[in-house]
Amino acid sequence: MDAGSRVDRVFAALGDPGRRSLVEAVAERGSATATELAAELPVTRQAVAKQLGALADAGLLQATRAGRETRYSVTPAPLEDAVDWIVSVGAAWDERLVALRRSLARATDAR
Amino acid sequence: MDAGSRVDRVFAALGDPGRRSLVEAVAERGSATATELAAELPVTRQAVAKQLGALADAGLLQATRAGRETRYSVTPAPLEDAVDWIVSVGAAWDERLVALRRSLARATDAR
DNA sequence: TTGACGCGCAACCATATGGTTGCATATAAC
DNA sequence: GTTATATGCAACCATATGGTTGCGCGTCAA
Repeated sequence: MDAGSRVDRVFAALGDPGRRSLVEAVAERGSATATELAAELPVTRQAVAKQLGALADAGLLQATRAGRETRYSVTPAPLEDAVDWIVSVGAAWDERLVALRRSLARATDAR
Repeated sequence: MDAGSRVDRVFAALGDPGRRSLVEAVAERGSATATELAAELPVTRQAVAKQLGALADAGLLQATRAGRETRYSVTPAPLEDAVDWIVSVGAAWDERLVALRRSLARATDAR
């Protein structure tokens, strides 16, 4: 999978507030199961499990089956892709800003 | 608007691949109109305009009416909120990692 | 003034999405 | 062996979302 589609999946996964708070919860606990998390949320276990699955698909969480429970833990690596995207957009914008300032300076000189 | 909901809107806006590529396009050009962008995309102007509006609502773009056209430019500030969130999640995860290593070390010492 | 250009708004549509219920399966405990 | 716990899977539902078409309104130019 190329970097582009990886970023797509990460941002899409993080796009839902519920999923983001799940990532937060798992990060704070170190690891957690769908049942644990659902116990403190106004949604069913299945809903949480579905979202955890989506986050795992995006590579943000890692699922580990331990006995009869599946524990999820954070895999922060994909987040770097997201940061990279943000940085690259910021850089492109900065370049345009610099170019704009330059052309304004030229216009001022020519005046 | 508090930081939390601001982050919500930013990530939600960035969640759609189409919107993200619009941000990229605007960042590269410095500024652009819905008509300009739609000309190079397989969608209608209205679709682009709607997405640009969503991005503007999220604070990622700024709309400026100039005569009969509306130019959009990038406002990178909200992106920092997104990075902050990512960093904070990473930090929380790191803390748990450190705590885990510490308890493992303790267990080793006790052995 | 008249026509072209660019926008914004509203209605409408197909599909995706998050959530729920119901049930079957596997593991741990008694 | 039997019961309780934890999951996974599938069907189903309401709503959100992205996109389209149609249309009316300012704005610029001939």
